[in-house]
Amino acid sequence: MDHALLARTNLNLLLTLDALLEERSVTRAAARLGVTQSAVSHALRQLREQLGDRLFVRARGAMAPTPRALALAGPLRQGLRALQQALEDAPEFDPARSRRRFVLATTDLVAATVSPALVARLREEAPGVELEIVPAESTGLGEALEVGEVDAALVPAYEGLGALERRKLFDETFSCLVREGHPGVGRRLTLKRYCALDHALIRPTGEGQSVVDPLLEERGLSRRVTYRVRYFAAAPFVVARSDLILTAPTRLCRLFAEALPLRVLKPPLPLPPFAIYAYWHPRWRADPGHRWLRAQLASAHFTR
DNA sequence: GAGAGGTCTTGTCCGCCGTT
DNA sequence: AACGGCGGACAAGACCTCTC
Repeated sequence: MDHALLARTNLNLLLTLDALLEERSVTRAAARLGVTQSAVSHALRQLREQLGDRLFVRARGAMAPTPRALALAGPLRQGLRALQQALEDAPEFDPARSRRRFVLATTDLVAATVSPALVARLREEAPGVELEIVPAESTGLGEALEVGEVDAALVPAYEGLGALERRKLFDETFSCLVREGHPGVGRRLTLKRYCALDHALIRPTGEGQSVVDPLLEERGLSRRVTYRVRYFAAAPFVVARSDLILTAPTRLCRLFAEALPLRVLKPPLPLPPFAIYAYWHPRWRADPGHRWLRAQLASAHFTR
């Protein structure tokens, strides 16, 4: 479509033309538009130049529209009404009809914690909405949120995401996991025994230190990690078939203890709890669809 | 990115002119 | 004479471009 004519016609000229068609008088059109008669006269001159037509001619007490002006009346009125409607209507999000796709960046553990409740809610209220979970890479997460590749990141408190908005989703604590019938672990796990065992360690980001080691160090103790993995899901299987001990988020321990021959134990030293937050870019603050998603995240009953 | 300076757009004022 | 449209002069502000 060639927009050359549209490009040099501004909306105010079209509004003036519409008012003239309605009033058939420069003075009354001016009053309707809230400008002086002269301003409408200037606008009419511009319209005449651009359209190459007189548009209105003086005829006994009124400005009579030419055939060209009359031909424009209908489409102009229709177009302006559609535009008005589009500008007035606030963008809406109808979960029942939406086919929007939301992308959440998170770990497999948080995905496992959050997804069941979230998916159930979507099936019920928003059957057309799609949910995609992608890995929360520590580098580039802020950028992915900024450019809109990711709608929200579900991660622990993280300094690198300072400019983003966030909301706490749930608190999490640590537990220990060993296999049923582990020969070295009795009813209660002592700190001495804990340090004597070989450990499995989950490092989702592949970097940094575990929370456990500095706390052991404070006490003049240490432990030996013989299995390191970036994925939450792999470690419990290893623990179920070995004498390794795993210190991990309690939800993970409980989840796998339901399906595998595993025991969940209280850690022999106090480990600081942490929280999982939903982070998003401020640009989504007022977006109805995003607000709806955030409301679902905030009100869902997550796996405990 | 901020500021300066030139240009363009828009609207008012006001006098002129044609019609009734 | 009154009314209403036309258009030139002007002002204000928006916009654009250039320079630092």
